[in-house]
Amino acid sequence: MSLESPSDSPGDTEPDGDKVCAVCGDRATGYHFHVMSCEGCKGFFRRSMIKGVRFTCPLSRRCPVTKAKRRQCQAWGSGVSDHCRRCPRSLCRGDSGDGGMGVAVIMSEEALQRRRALRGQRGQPGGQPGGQPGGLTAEQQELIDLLIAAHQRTFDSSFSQFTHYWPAVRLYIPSPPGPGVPAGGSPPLSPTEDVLPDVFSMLPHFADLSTFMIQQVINFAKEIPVFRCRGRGKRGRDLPGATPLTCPLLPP
Amino acid sequence: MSLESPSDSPGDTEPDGDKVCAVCGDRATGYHFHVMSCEGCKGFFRRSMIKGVRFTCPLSRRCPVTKAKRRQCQAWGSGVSDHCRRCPRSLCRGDSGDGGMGVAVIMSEEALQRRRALRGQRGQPGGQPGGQPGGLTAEQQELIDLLIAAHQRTFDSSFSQFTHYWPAVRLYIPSPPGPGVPAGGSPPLSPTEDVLPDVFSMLPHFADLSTFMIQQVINFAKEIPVFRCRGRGKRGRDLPGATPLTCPLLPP
DNA sequence: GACAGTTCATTCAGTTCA
DNA sequence: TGAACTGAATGAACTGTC
Ligand SMILES: [Zn+2]
Ligand SMILES: [Zn+2]
Ligand SMILES: [Zn+2]
Ligand SMILES: [Zn+2]
Repeated sequence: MSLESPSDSPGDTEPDGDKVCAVCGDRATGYHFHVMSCEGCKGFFRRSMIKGVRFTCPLSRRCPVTKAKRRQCQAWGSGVSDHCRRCPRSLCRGDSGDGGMGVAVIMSEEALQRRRALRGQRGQPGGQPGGQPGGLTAEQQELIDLLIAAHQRTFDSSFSQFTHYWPAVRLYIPSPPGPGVPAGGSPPLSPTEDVLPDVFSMLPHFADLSTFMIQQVINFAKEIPVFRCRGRGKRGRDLPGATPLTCPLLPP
Repeated sequence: MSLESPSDSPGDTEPDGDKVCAVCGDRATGYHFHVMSCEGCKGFFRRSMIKGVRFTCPLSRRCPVTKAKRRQCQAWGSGVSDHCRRCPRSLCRGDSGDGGMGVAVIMSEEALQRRRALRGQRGQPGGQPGGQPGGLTAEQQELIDLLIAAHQRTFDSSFSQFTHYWPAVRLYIPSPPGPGVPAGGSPPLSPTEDVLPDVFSMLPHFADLSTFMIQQVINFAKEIPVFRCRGRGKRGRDLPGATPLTCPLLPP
């Protein structure tokens, strides 16, 4: 506001002057879950993570989100139990991946329990560090929770995304001569064999499909902190040596 | 931004003092379905939506509505089961699209079922977030409900509107010889070409007809939140950047 | 100071019932 | 029909840790 003189020393002459929520455009209060965001989006995101909500919206990342209507998704309406902010730029990790808030930075419920218990009686005498009920250490339990959460958030259990990958032409595969049920899904559109499109002509389609599936795996991996590559972290405070982390994509 | 009277300072001399229902002028209790409205109008509107009533009134949006006679429509009389409030400013979304009380803000019946069931047994052990009965996610079920509702509200199942589009002259089309209906795209316009009245003279008629049908499709689309272009939202709070939304008409 | 989590007043859906 | 209610979601303000 006050300073616009060209010779201004420069902390960060970000065009917006102040911090702006990358999700809804409101005034941001800092980085929350790796994303510059406002209090509202911060709260919304943690609540969503706790509930295990998946962020998918028909509009993908084209659903506009503003402060005024960040809670009325154009695609889903507002009365619906899920509001918008589920598709937009950062919050919604969507399909392509400029990984936004989507990552499991949230403390697990178990971790919170432990912390709360700890807070209750601080200087306890016999503080057993590793004494866990199930025989697992805290770290192990943490990792398990993490993996399960990542799976639930990224696995398209209804396979609805696959519908984008129908082949342009159906490939007719002759049913095995046995008593197999013909009911399957294939309508009897062409018993004539030579009508078949060349198998090779479908290779591009398979390429698309496998690309998609690989992306799915990557999305899963991105939910796991270990695999997160922070790209160019905006925060100057990131350890200099660790900043340009190589991103170990997938272990063979 | 309520400052216009220079020296006026008194407690809030807001003309209406408190919130006012944009529909009937009664005291409003907040935004309901996107419209500042009173408890009465709120209830009326939800009930109407549930019953699937379409808001059209001979007086269009010129039927005056006040608290006193908000339920006695000038056009429909008062003894009639439907009262007014079906045409006025906001409540009636009418045909033009300045989205009033918001169409799809209502929770679908299925969504309610789900919520009620959820409320019944809260602390269930295996709280599966994505576990849906039919294998559909909440979003998918929501979308289906949405589409069905939109169809039912806009589809002219009696085709009564088509009566406006009778051709001035009937075109005689000889029935095709074979049993198969050439449903494809090309009508059999070859057989006896010269007997027919000039096809071209009917083009204007077809133009009108197809225009009408396209309008029908658009009406359907407008019921779907994704396709709704909000025009100029009444609420000044809309962020300026998002106001002139492009309206993605229909995907191919 | 930055950023996790926590609290709680407020808003606005749906629900009840005279 | 509508006043009064229940309850989920929200977000500003807060506490606590590093
Ligand atoms: Zn935000
Ligand atoms: Zn959306
Ligand atoms: Zn009213
Ligand atoms: Zn009327």
